[in-house]
Amino acid sequence: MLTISQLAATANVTVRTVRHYHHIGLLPEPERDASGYRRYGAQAAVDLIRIRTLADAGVPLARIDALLHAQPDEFDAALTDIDAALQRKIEQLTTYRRRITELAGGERLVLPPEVVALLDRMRGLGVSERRVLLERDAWILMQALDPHLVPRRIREKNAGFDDPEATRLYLACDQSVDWDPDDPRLDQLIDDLDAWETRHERDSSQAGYPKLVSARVCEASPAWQRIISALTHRAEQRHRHRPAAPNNRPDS
Amino acid sequence: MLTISQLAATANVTVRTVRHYHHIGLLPEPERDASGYRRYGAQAAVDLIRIRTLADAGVPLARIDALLHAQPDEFDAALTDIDAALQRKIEQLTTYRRRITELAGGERLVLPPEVVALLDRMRGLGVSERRVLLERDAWILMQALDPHLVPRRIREKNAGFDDPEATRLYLACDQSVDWDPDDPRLDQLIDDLDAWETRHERDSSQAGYPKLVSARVCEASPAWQRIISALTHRAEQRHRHRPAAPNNRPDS
DNA sequence: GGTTGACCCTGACCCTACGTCAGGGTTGGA
DNA sequence: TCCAACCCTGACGTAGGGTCAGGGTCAACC
Repeated sequence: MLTISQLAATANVTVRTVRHYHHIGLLPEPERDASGYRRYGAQAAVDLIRIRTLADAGVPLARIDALLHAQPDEFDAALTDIDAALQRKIEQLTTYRRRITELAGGERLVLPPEVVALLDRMRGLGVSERRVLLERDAWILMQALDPHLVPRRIREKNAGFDDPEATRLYLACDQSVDWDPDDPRLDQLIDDLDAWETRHERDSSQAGYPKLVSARVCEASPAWQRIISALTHRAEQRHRHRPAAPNNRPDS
Repeated sequence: MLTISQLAATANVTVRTVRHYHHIGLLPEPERDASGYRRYGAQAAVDLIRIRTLADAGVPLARIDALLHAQPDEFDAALTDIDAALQRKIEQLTTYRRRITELAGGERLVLPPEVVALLDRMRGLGVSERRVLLERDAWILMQALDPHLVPRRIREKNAGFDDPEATRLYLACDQSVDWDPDDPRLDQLIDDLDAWETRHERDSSQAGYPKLVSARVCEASPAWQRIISALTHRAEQRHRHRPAAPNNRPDS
């Protein structure tokens, strides 16, 4: 006959675990000896090992209890079931392993690959990392709020960077963030932007592309505040002579 | 800006999970809007997804907290560590899968293969299932109490079944369990057993082999009680004329 | 026969990572 | 105006044990 610790050792569990199984009625309480110690026979070892085999496979104890009192055919069905669950879990863990290796790599985990490629393209063109991060955040919010919009916007953005003049203006805007609002280069930039807008005003597929600007950046940059107000002013003047095209898109 | 449920959805977790992470300080509490609702930016989504990536891989939340504030080199080391743990877990689950398939097959899980082979050999020789189960229990207890004894006993047992006369006697004993204690066949059996014992008395490698009997069986079988007492009596008589060989081995 | 260390007992609280319920306020569309 | 679908806090429940407290037993050694 075995003591509780001997029994526990044969099944590779702690004494506490055995007592827990008694407590919840999963393993029957054995006879006690004269001093009140539990004394186990071989059947207890068999039962305990069967229990642990199932528990190790992730089966909840409550279900194990039911299983051990089930008909053989139910039992077999449950085993098939459990085996399938195990296999699924293994596959899950394998994909988690892949994702873990991507943790170091910034936004790769959060955004679809097309967007990641776009951000990398911006970096390659010389866009400042600060701007790229703002762009990233905008994509994340768009993804959360209106995911079906993303593919079209990606095409539009990429088309923008296919146009050399648009790209030049974008980079100039990016660099102008820290300029003094009285910097003479700003006048030239505003003229160029206005000219570009005038040329593309009807082309809704790229509508307002260089205006895609985070509100937070505007607040922080006097130079940009000047650009925005100047462009808005000129656009209004132009539209006094033409019918207004609806072109207001709130940006997050 | 995102509400809590929108944030939760982008990371594929429940709202409760997000609040839990706030509560334990894993994810910083965001600003509230006028009505007290939490409002999240894109960085929260990035953080939450990173957290879940680690949590899904089985990293405890407390450790994730430490990891996110760690130096890049520590972080990388931890990732390697976590990846190795994942791989170990996958291998574990694979072996659990194998064990699950053996659950239907009786003692295979509980005993070493040599013992299982021995029990199968007994079944093949025609030993009753009741006897085999008693034998199985004896092996389980021996395994728990004195594992290093098992290999030698296996050799002895197998040697016993290599001897046709010993095997015949064993089978006869097995069948005699339910006989009436006055059954005339018992007299013949006792004579044969006594003769065998006399012949093998000095051969310690098989000492008392047919006597290997569970105490519980003896109690339940009047026929066996007669066999035991008769053999004991005869042995004593014989030993009155010869020096006694030490041959007492308590059988669990 | 006294001590020591390894066991055994019950009962109770602690842990993680949330789930769930109660009780109530907010929002947005029909 | 109403309803469903959100949001809030606070509190308790869950599995599968770990750990501690407070005490009894057993076997060996001195």
